[in-house]
Amino acid sequence: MKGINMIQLAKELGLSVSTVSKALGDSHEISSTTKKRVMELAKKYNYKPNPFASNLRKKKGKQIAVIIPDIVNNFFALAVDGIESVTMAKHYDTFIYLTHENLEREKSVLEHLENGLISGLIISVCTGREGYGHFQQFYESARLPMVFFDRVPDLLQFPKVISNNYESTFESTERLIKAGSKRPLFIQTEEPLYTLMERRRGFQDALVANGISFTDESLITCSENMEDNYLLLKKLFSSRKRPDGIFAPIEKFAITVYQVCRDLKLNIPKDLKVIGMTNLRTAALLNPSLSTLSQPAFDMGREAATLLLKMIEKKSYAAANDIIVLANELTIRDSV
Amino acid sequence: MKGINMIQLAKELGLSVSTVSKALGDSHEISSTTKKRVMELAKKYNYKPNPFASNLRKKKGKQIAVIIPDIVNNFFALAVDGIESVTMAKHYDTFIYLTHENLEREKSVLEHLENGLISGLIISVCTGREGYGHFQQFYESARLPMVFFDRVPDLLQFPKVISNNYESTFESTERLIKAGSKRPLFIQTEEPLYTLMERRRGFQDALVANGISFTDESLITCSENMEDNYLLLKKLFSSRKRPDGIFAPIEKFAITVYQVCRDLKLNIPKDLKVIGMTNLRTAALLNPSLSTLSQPAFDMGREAATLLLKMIEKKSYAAANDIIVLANELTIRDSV
DNA sequence: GTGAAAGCGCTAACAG
DNA sequence: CTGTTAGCGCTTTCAC
Repeated sequence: MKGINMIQLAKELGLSVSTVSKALGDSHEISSTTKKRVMELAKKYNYKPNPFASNLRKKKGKQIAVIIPDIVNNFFALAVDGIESVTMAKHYDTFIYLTHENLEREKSVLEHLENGLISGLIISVCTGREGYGHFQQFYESARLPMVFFDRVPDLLQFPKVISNNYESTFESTERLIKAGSKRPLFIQTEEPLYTLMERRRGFQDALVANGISFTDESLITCSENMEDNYLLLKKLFSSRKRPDGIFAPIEKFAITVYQVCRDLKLNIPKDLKVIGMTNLRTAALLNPSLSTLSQPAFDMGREAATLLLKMIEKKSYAAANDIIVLANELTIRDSV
Repeated sequence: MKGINMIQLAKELGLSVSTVSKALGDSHEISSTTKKRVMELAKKYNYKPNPFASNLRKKKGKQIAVIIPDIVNNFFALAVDGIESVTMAKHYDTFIYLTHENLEREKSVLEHLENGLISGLIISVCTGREGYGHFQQFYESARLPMVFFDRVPDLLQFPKVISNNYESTFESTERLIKAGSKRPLFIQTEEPLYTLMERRRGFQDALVANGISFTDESLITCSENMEDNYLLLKKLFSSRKRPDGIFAPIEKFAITVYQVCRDLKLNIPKDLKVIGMTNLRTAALLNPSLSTLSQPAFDMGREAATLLLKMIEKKSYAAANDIIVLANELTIRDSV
């Protein structure tokens, strides 16, 4: 019941297994008539080569892993969509692992994958102060092609797919200022990743370029705990010296800003102008509609997967220093 | 470089491979001192059993597949999160396949998976008039445990995880009516799945139970093409006989309703009361805040995965008729 | 153009 | 409690 195998196929065809194997692999050393016979019987029996056997023998397979912090986030969901669109087309199977911003989990996934299950990885790292030694270490022992996207380890020499964080944040911040913000605020995280550092740098440079001094009050540090963040922002927004503009470089922070403003009855954009870095589909429907800097998430996933498969198939580790940079898109709506 | 194998381990320990294998498998027929020796050397070399070899030999592995229509949708993203939380804990690997509501793609994924790569599947079906023959057929030939969730094929005898669509839609519709809606509208799809039929039934019964007649005008049929839907709803909302209440049983329809109202300057809830079936995180921040009937997406994923792994491990196909029903949650906000 | 044979790394009888 | 042995189903030299 559970599928026929090559031996039975060969037997029925009066051929050897090796001939059948080669025919199925469309080898040039097999006559086209034999190939046709083999293919036809294979189709008749709906024969599918056992991937475990062939992977074992070839010591590699068509499976890759995607390791991301979160899937309940439009950016990552879109990126996975982009990845899957190319793996599907190239007949690769895609494993998914979620780290939930937990470094231990990230490490244990990596450790698990040293068993040889996969032929390559696509990764967006989770936040954490410990650096990226585990990736380097994984690579040393597994020697597998790896592509990072968006949240990339800046110090390691791996191919990366990112977006123009510095430039687009600079531009966004200028819009905030041009719209009248005198004291723009940037929300940062405790252990900023490279990606976030770039955004912050864009923000800072935009202030300076527009004659606004960048001080401690230009930044606020939020955590993974959204309730803490809510209270922190509420306190800040209630104070005399509250900001009059905000660049939220992470989707959930933008949402929190809106919640705080709603509860404090602060008027956006009169009291506070807001630009959020997000791929929310409902941005235009928020009250007021949210101005967004969105990332080309689907395309980033697509590029990362394309690059990875190229590395897997061509063994072109030469690509190891590739950095693909795509452009973010600024959409100004009523919140500015 | 690329990992040590069992033979080398055995050699270094002065044991046979089978002893090592059993020791690693924590078999009771191995002395605890031997086990300890084996485990230690394995750890020292960071030895990981080759999954292809062991899957080949055992004719099964710890990989499962998740087949869903879409990942850029909070419901499915949350469900995947729930699934992953249990597969991760039980050391299973999770493949993901997206069908994008494309029946051909659904069939081809299924066909691909007949190769034996996985030990079980979790599925939410895509819309389409062709029925579910391919699932039955797949099962006949692959004999793999399968669990369906949310969008389930009502006619097939497989375990399912769903939510109380009928009851919760009934309740939601009553709220619409109690809030003053005289002509509530339900948005349906061209080829309604069982899940949607149940919601529609709840809607219909709520009208009747509240003395409102259920007519052709109580329903509108939307498609996969969101632009068409936008125009269709715009036309309807502009007409004399426009509805004064809406139950949108699908997230994207609720969003379209909001877009149309915004563009038509219709006041929600004065002109139109809206309840949307969605897991949007931003529902409370929309203008006005959207009343939602949300599904316990994470829990549904978790239950589905728990059930599947139970079936895989206990071979308890007896569970085949299990239907787990979880409760949806109605949250009334300003849109009603 | 086709076949024989070795073996990928592991597990599971079966013997001892 | 430990070892011997026979494969799982496939790919890949190497002969013919």
